[in-house]
Amino acid sequence: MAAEFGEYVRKCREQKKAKSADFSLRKLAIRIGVEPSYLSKVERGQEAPPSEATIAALARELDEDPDVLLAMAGKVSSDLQRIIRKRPKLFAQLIREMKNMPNHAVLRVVREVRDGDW
Amino acid sequence: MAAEFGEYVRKCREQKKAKSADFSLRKLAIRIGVEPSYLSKVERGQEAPPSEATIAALARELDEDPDVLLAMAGKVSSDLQRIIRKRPKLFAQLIREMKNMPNHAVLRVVREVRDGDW
DNA sequence: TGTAGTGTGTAGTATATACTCTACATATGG
DNA sequence: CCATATGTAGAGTATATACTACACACTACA
Repeated sequence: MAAEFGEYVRKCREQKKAKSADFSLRKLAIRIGVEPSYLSKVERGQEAPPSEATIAALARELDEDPDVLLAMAGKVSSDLQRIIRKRPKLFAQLIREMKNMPNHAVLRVVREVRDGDW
Repeated sequence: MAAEFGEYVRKCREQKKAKSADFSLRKLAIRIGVEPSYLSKVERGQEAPPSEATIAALARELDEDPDVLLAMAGKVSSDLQRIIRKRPKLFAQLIREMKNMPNHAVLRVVREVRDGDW
């Protein structure tokens, strides 16, 4: 699971690198604010995935969805957690009940909520 | 915020203690599997809230909602996180969109989902 | 009066998290 | 051929998390 994260990041980066030299491991590492050797180890799954902040920076640079990247790292973004913590009962119930709903049904709910007639 | 957690636990425990001697700090601590001195500090907000497992045990003993207790401790239960991580995009969007919905509207969605016509 | 139970203070610990720092070997381009 | 850049190896570090272990003082009650 941690390995998957690294592999995926490496794949994304290599793709970017094919188009722009700004995406060498070293340069990217510096841009996201970590040591190259660290990013190297992360990409090869030799180190656990980085912190939420670092993953967010990574997502920005790689044009990836931060929530997806965080999920691969076994995390849930802290802003989502904060929302849940404000109304724990309500959200806990909702999420557990949606656990086994198929994607299309969840999406329908999302749309319903977004177009909010509430 | 961490203080609030301890205060609340103490309040719950004292209420139980008024009815049953099984709820002395010491006995409860042993039952949930920690040292009494530790629980003491937690209740007085002198130590950060305990781990998820310990909070869950606490909730069981005190007949409290584990999600609520966890929320007071600044955490979100790991099973909820796991559900979110399986479909990060979907759930992230849903939760963020529900952030500002009033309780009754959220509840309506919960009911709708529970009575699932999907 | 002693002993059993109560809560608390102080110090210490094991493990995890999230990295840095330095050095190295290889490759690449001018 | 040499300067620069690339990825990687190994060791070390600072901070947080989640506790334990032990000693102490107070109270109740038999």
